[in-house]
Amino acid sequence: MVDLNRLRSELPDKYSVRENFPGLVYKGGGQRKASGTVLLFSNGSIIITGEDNNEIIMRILGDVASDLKSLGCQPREDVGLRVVNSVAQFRIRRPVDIALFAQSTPGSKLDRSRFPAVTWRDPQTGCTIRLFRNGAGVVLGSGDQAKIKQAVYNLYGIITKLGTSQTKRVNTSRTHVISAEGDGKEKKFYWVVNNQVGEGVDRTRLTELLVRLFGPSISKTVMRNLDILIGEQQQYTLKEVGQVLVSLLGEAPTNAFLDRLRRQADDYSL
DNA sequence: AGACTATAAAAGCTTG
DNA sequence: CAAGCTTTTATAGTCT
Repeated sequence: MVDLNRLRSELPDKYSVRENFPGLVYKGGGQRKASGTVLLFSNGSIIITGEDNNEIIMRILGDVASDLKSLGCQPREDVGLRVVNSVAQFRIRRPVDIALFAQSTPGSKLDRSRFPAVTWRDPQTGCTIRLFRNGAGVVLGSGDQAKIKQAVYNLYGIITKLGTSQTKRVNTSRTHVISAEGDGKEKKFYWVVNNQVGEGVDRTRLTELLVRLFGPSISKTVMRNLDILIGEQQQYTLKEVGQVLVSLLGEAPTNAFLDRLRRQADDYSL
């Protein structure tokens, strides 16, 4: 049992309440970007979201335990973590006719006026996939990586049978898995990109160029991936930008591709 | 640049 | 008795 009222009244800056919600909300990481947010309940259950690293999760839980101890409580030490959900990202190598997918695939629905992705529940794994026309997608509803990958392969099987689609292959090697845990925790798997020194591209101008080339949404995604894969910087090398674009577009990082990128960057006086 | 659209999941309390 | 509330996260659209 946890005395939530005491925690809230004694440490109001750290533990907050929400209207119509019985849990206490604790922001674990302060200014850190990937800080876990903890939901504490009266029976001692804890939900952690927004953090994928088990060590950080245990540290955050330790912080909460310290606060409880400072109030004279004795929190249990044998904390068990269980993954209850996750958000996994994948990309296939071709645009997908999501309207055709929706009309020919049972268990799918699409309402482009509300959201630009087709939603499909994989009956085998129980995972829900949201697939976008550019081949990007997310897998929801499971923390089990094997099931997540299987769901993507099942989806791929449907897409390849869809008319004349020539989708090449699923890049599950590039799948991020971000899982939320009841009792809390999350996992994230990133593929590694070499960080090389070179001529820098200014962050602001790069953003503007990406908006011009791909539109605001894609630009946002590319910048976010740059921040995650390379690290948030004011300047990126063309090679780094190329690597991230390549990972998103599923194309090989040819010199021609990088030259094209460089020319367009020059045209935009980067 | 940010909010909102939609999705899954857990917790436990409130509302219809 | 089920549904909504709250939190997070990826994805990509529209709109302010």
